[in-house]
Amino acid sequence: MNRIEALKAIGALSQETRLDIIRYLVQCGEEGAAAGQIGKAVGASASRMSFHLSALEHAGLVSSERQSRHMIYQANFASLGGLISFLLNDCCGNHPDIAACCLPGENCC
Amino acid sequence: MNRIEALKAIGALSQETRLDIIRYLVQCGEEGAAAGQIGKAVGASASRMSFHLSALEHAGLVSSERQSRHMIYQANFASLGGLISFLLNDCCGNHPDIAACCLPGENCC
DNA sequence: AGTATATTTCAATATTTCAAGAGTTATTGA
DNA sequence: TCAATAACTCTTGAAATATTGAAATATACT
Repeated sequence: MNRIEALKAIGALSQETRLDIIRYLVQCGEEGAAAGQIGKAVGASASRMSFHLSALEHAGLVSSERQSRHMIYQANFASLGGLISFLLNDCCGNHPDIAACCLPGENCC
Repeated sequence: MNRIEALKAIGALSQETRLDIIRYLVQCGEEGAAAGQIGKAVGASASRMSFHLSALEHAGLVSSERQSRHMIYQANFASLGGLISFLLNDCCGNHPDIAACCLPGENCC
């Protein structure tokens, strides 16, 4: 992930509802969840969901797939990993104080 | 770092000039850099620098200190680490596909 | 004191983003 | 075909954010 893509992804995450959507979708794993189901989980109206899911999809953080009349959204784990990797490596230059947080089992910060 | 603090930090990073400022300040390391010097590095006017540096400081991502007539800004490595840790652990639930990016020496995404 | 440098503050404008509601399309089942 | 459901699009007005240039503040040097 490069600087431009990262900026898009960060911009998409910088909103409460959208951050909650991602947190929920990550919990849902590979199966994903329908737009309406996500809306209930995060407490947002249908039109807001459409707006925010579209923003997340545009930023590459979620993907969607129609299943009969439901739109199933899934977190894009590769993009999320790419974003974290960008922050850790490209942005933060693998600074030891920062990278220490991400060693397996660590949660230093 | 909790969800609210993370949201502030992500919001602060979700802007081109501010992301560039952080990238530059991380390179500068512990020494930090003066506002004017950062402004030259990222190509922004003095008043824009003041505005954006203030936003970053408010979000806890940089700290500042006066040295004679210069204001020296430093990246806050603990906060940056905390943000990455939040994204990795709290937000993304340490999902294996995501965490794999952060193993030492890995850059899978 | 007077001048130059570094940074911040302020006010005006432009742009972007958000939330809510009305209307639209697509799908299912009676 | 008709009604119900699920999701999307479009529009509106409000709120937040970014940019610019001018003025103000703080510090250093002579």
